[in-house]
This record gives sequence, structure tokens and C-alpha cells, in this order.
Amino acid sequence: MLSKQSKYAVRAILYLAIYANKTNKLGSKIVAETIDVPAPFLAKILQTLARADLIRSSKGPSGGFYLSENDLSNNLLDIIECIDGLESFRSCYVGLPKCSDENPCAIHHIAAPCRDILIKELTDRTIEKFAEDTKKGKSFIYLK
Amino acid sequence: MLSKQSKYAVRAILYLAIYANKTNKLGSKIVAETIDVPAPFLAKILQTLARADLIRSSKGPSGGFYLSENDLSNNLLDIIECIDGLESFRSCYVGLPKCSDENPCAIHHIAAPCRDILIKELTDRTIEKFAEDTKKGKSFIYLK
DNA sequence: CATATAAAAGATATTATTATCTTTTATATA
DNA sequence: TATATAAAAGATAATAATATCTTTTATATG
Repeated sequence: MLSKQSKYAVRAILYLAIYANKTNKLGSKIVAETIDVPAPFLAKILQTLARADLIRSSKGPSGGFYLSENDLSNNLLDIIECIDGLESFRSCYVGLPKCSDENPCAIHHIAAPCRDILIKELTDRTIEKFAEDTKKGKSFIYLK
Repeated sequence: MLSKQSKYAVRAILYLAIYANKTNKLGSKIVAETIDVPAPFLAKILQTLARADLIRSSKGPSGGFYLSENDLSNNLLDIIECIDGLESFRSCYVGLPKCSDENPCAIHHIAAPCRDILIKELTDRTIEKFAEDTKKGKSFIYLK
């Protein structure tokens, strides 16, 4: 499972992908209120993503956050990796220090395929693709 | 991802399933050392599992923990549920309070199937089955 | 260029999880 | 039946994750 930070990050990223752009930047506060996450916490998270060059940010009046065309071509695993790292995806489901296809834990043959599907899906689709599906009403990222 | 408590619990349960029985109970300390988890922490975890009637325990000399025939017929999700609850399995992958097949988050159609497979596999197989596979050398639960 | 705006940076607070320690209770077995 | 053993129970400690608050910096815009 993702940390709260990563969950907030993914939701915020998709929100920005849909509603923000270079000429319509959004402040962390308004995003936080809309997607219902703690405002100062989200500010820190967006700061981290901006520092990692995964989103654009600008200070001052009419400043805020948005995703560039290039940012939209990233995937969600990039976002998760930036916040949590990939340890939870790579490490053994029951915490064995050395668990692999060759030396599997008892749950490996169940957990590993699930994990691999998830990694593949989160890697193959771009943020833009996720955002488009949500725009089309196929999915939601917050509840009004 | 499971909490450390649940990870330790699953590993300890499988160890007990393989190496302990009514006439050969194992103390929490020796189990902890063998599977390499913090001893007093595991003691608490086994205590919780015993209280929930998922494992047997007895005090005093030659006391310790083991699984009854009936305990062996339980599944690993019973163990995880006892320790962590099932919230992390049931709740939305990115934390939306109301996410469902009808009202899915942007990641739902990816995350839900993975989660469901995992739930099914952890439910359908008994602890005994997992233990047998490990006995046969197909998998491991600790590293010597 | 003064001002208001909004992010960046840094410090602090709160809560949950993980881990340990001490005392009490039960019980096999010598 | 006394003793040593091992779990149960309860208290405490350490760490990590989550959340908030304050000050500083950058910059659009009037």
C-alpha cells in the first residue's frame, strides 16, 4: 500500500494534470481543499515534486503549480518513486531480506505477479492518459 | 503492503505450522531468533493471535505456541485480518473515501484486480498448504 | 518600485507504529 | 509441593510518519 504522502501526491498530480496549465497555475491551498487533503502537508509534497522536476512551480501572484507537456508524459510510478521510493514495490511481501524468483518466500508466487502487473500498468500509462480517462468521466480523483 | 506486525505474524505462523505441534511447542523467543524478528515484539504478536484463537499457547515448562489441526485449516488472510484488519485491502489505492466499481478512482481498474487476486489466493489456500510447499523445499520462510 | 501573493525553507508538533522492559500468572516436572 | 519455565499483561521507550506553523525568498502586477 502507498503512504499517505504518495496517495496525496497521485491525486494532486492528476488534479493538476486536468485543471492546471502554464497560463492557469493552481496554488497548493486550493488544490488541497478540492481534493480534501491537509493543506500544509500537500504544500510540502508539491515542493518535493517540484524540486525533483516532476512538476512546474512559480512563486508570486498568479503563481502556483502545473504540469508541463513533458511532465504529462511521465508515469505515476515516477511520482510514487519520488515520494516513497520503490522499496515497497521491490521488497518481499513478508519482509524476507533475500526473496527472489530463485529463492522465493512462501507467498512470493502469489504476491510477485500482482506487484509486477501493478508496476507495469503504473509505468506504461502516462499521467496524461490517466488524466484523459478522468476528463472523459471514466474515473474520479475527488468527490464533490 | 503489510505492516511489519503482519509480516512477522505470517512468517511466525508458517514457522510454527512447520516446526511446532502439540507435543513440541515452541517459545516465542526461539521462533523470533530463528526467523530474525524482534523477540519481545513477536511475543506480543503471538499473544494477539492466541487471544484471537488462531494459534494455541500454553504457559510453563515445555509450554509455548503451536497450531492445532483446525488452526492449520485457517488461511493467511485470517492472520493478517487479526493483526492489521482488512482496511488496507478494502480501501482505495489512492485513499478516496468512496471508491468502487461504480465510482472508481483513476487507478481503480488497475489496482482492484491485483488486490482481488491477492485476496483470493490468500483466502483459498490454507496455512497447511503453504506450510507443505515450504516443507517440500518449494519456498522459504527464513534464511539460515 | 511598492505591494501583495504564493512557493521555499526550516522548525516544531502530533500521532501511529515499532520495540522493549517489568511484573504477574499459570503449569509442567523434579 | 517447590521451582523453574514460559506466556500474559501492563507500562514505557524509541522511531517514523503525518501534520502544522513561521519565516524567508521570488515575482507578477498595479
